[in-house]
Formats: sequence, C-alpha cells, structure tokens
Amino acid sequence: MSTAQHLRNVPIFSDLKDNDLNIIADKMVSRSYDKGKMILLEESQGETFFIIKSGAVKVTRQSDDGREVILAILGESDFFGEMSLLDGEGRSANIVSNEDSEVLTLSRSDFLDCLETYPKIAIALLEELAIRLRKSDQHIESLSLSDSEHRIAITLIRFAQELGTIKKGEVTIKNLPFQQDIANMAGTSRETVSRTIKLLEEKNLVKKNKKDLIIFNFDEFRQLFS
Amino acid sequence: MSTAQHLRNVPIFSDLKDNDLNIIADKMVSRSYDKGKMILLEESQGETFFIIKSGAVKVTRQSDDGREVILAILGESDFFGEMSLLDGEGRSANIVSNEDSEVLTLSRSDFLDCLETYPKIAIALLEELAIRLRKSDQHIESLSLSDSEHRIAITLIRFAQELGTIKKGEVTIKNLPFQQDIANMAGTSRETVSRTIKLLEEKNLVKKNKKDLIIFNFDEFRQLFS
DNA sequence: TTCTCCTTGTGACAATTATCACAAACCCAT
DNA sequence: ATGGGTTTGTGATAATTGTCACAAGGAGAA
Repeated sequence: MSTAQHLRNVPIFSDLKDNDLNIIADKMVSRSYDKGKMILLEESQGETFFIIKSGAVKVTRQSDDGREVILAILGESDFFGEMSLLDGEGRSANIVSNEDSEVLTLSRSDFLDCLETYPKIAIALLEELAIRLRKSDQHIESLSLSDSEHRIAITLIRFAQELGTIKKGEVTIKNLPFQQDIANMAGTSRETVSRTIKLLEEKNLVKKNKKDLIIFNFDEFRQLFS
Repeated sequence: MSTAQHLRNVPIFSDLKDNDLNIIADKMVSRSYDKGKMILLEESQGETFFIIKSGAVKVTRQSDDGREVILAILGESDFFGEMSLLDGEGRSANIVSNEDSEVLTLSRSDFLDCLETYPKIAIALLEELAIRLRKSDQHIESLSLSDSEHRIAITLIRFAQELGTIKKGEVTIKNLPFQQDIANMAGTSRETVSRTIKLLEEKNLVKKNKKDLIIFNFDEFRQLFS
C-alpha cells in the first residue's frame, strides 16, 4: 500500500483531498522497529511525529525505581509524538515497539506547516486529543475509585475496545497482553492480575483460551464494572 | 475590566489582534455561579465553551456509589467545556464552582467558527490540550505507582504550581483546598490526608498556617516525591 | 525430545490504607 | 461571645493488596 493510502486511514488526515495527501505523503519517511525496541526516549527533545503503519507500540512512563506504567497501547493508524511538537516541552513518555512495527515519520517543521496550511488537520487533531483526554480522565477515575478487580476489569474493557472482535455479544481479545503489562496499566501487581482473572472465570464472565480472552457478555460486563 | 481585556489573559486568545478579540468578546455572555453550584452536568450535551473570569471551579467525575474524583481545579483565565464541542461526545465530567465564580460563555457554533476563522486559536488550543494531556499522564503515573504519601505530596505539588506563590524557594499555597478534596484528587481517604500532612510537618518539609500551607524547599520537595 | 527461558498460578505473610467512631478545632452568622 | 455546622485529628480495627518464594505450564531452540 502506498504511503498516501495509509494516511487515508488516519482520522486526522482523512478529510484531505488526494492531492494534498500526496504532498504530505512525500514528506514522510518510513522506519522499522523490531519488537522491544525503544522508539522514543522520555526526556529527549521531541522532533518527530509518528504514524503507525503496522504493528503496535506501548506508551509508558518509568519511575526512578524502574517500575513501568503503561499509559496506552497504540496500533495501526494511531499516531504519537505530537505532544512535544505542540507544547515544546520535552517528551513525557517512552514509546517502545510492542511487536515488530513500521512507522511513518514527519519532521517537526513539516508537521507544524501542515497544521498552518490545513486548518482541517488542526481541528481533526483537536478532536483526537479531546478523545484521548477523555480516556485519560476515565483512566484516572478508575485508578482513584476502584478496587483491583474493577481496575483490572476496566483494563480488559479497554483492550476489548481497542483490540477485540465482537461476535453475538461475545468479545474475543486475541493475544491478550502479558499479565505484567495488564498490571502496569491497571496499577496493580502481576499476581493480583492472575488471581483476578481466575476469579472472573469462576464467575463465568470470561474464559481464557490459550493466549486469547473471551468476554461472554460484553454489555453486561461493562455495566458490572464501569 | 472589559471582556476583551479578560480574553487577553487567556493563552489561546492572546495571539489575536485587538480587533478580532473585540469581535469575539462581543459574542460572549457573562454568567455568575455561587459557590457549590453545578455549572455543567455529566452526561448532558455540551453546547457551550466557558472561560473563568474570576473564582475557581472543580472538574469531577462521580461514581455510581456517589464518590467523587477530582480531575482538576481550574482558576482565573482557565477554560473548559471544549472537549465535547470538539469530539461531539456528551460531557465526561461535572463542573462545580468551588468559590463564587464569574464565567464568560461562547456558544458551540461561535466557538467552532472561531477555530475555522483563526487557525492560530486552533493551534494554541492544541498546545493547551497537549499540556493537559501531559498533566493527565503524570496524574495516572502517580496514581499507579505511588503509595499514599507520594500521591498526596504530588497533589500538593500540583496545587503549588497552580495556586502557589514563591518566595526564596518557599512556596505558599494560600487557601489550601479541603482535605476531602485533596483526598479525591490523590485517590485516597480524607483521614490519610490528615495523617500524611502531619507526617510531612514532622519531617519539616511543610508547615500549616491556618488555611495556608508552606512548602519550605520546593525543589527538594519535588525531587523527593516525583 | 529435552533443555531453557519466559510466563502464569498460588500459598503465606506483611504492609498499607480504608473505615468507623468520636473528639477537637475552626468558622461564620446571629 | 454563643451555638451550630463544617472541617480536621486520631485511635482501633479490618480488609485489601503487595511481596516473596517457588511450582507449574508453555513455547521455542538445539
């Protein structure tokens, strides 16, 4: 698929005319990262805008004692790197490729030019940031109020919404992330994730199937935990 | 002070020419809210953009069992209401006036017109949302990793940055919010806040003075807890 | 297959923190 | 200043969850 065709799938560019899209596509450079590679380092100066062509990355923050918080997992057609381009601050998060991934990059100045030239992009980007802010708020709420069972369930709901496939009310999350990653998103420990998933199975709400997780009744599940 | 003069202090409008500023100011309507009044209700449709002229508001989410999470406290020249205007979703948070407050409002269509007409506003708004997203990320990190002492200390740091006045490395937070509100931000209980602040006093890091809190060495304090 | 490495499961225990219950302090209006 | 309502301080206790330690399961390489 051409670069322009990839861009077509990215919400913030989808409003553009083919012509304009091609102009932008020409400025983009493709890069590849093996699984586990660091794409962006916290604290470094942000000079690039990234769009995920294939694969997935995790957005993390690291505390001094080495523990990791996962803020989000991003997949195909998601983008990142815009924050420090916008406010000029250093990076606030690390980005690590979670599978072998290909990304498209745009330089700082090209990105900012885009915003000036195509106000539609700026507005679409505002929308996207508003959505992310909303998700962050929910995340904060869940971390503040809930016990670990709720937090883990809400994390599973997030995965289901981003990575799941629905079939007759049943959601299957293919390739559920490691329990350690779930724990880092839910703000709890790996062991607690293990015990909680077992508990959810005993309550007949979910079922494990190798690396997949099935949520039997997604609507009910959501009502139960959020 | 005239409406236009107020707008001049709001970052997203500060780039505009006097003339344009006046045009926008003309479209704004002023409203007043007594302390404790609900300004925006969660779940209602978002149709208005707000700028705080004086006073302060708290941005909250409420769980079904009635507990409240405070996402942020906003003060003079801050704005809110933009999120559901941007992404079209319903409100995701409640806004309650935390003191007697005056706000300026702009209707949905006037707000969106502004963005189209003045791309600079859109870009400035992007910056602001990026900053907020960054704060949210920090908030999430702190809730995920830290024990209650750290979370409370980080909450105090947030207040210091937003409401504090510095003098020779000493920050004074005038009118520290109620312990219950601090607890709701830090994701802990009111009692724990009480005990923790006492603890910080015993460690000679802070001092209470009626309704004010003094952090003796702000840089050290920050290093210690973040 | 067998070995090794990575991930998951589970028990026991310790630590942290929420909750409950009240007392004390504080603030504001009369 | 007095009194009522709100906010804060503090002890005792219980519940939750983290941590440690190790066993078991699974996937891939030799």
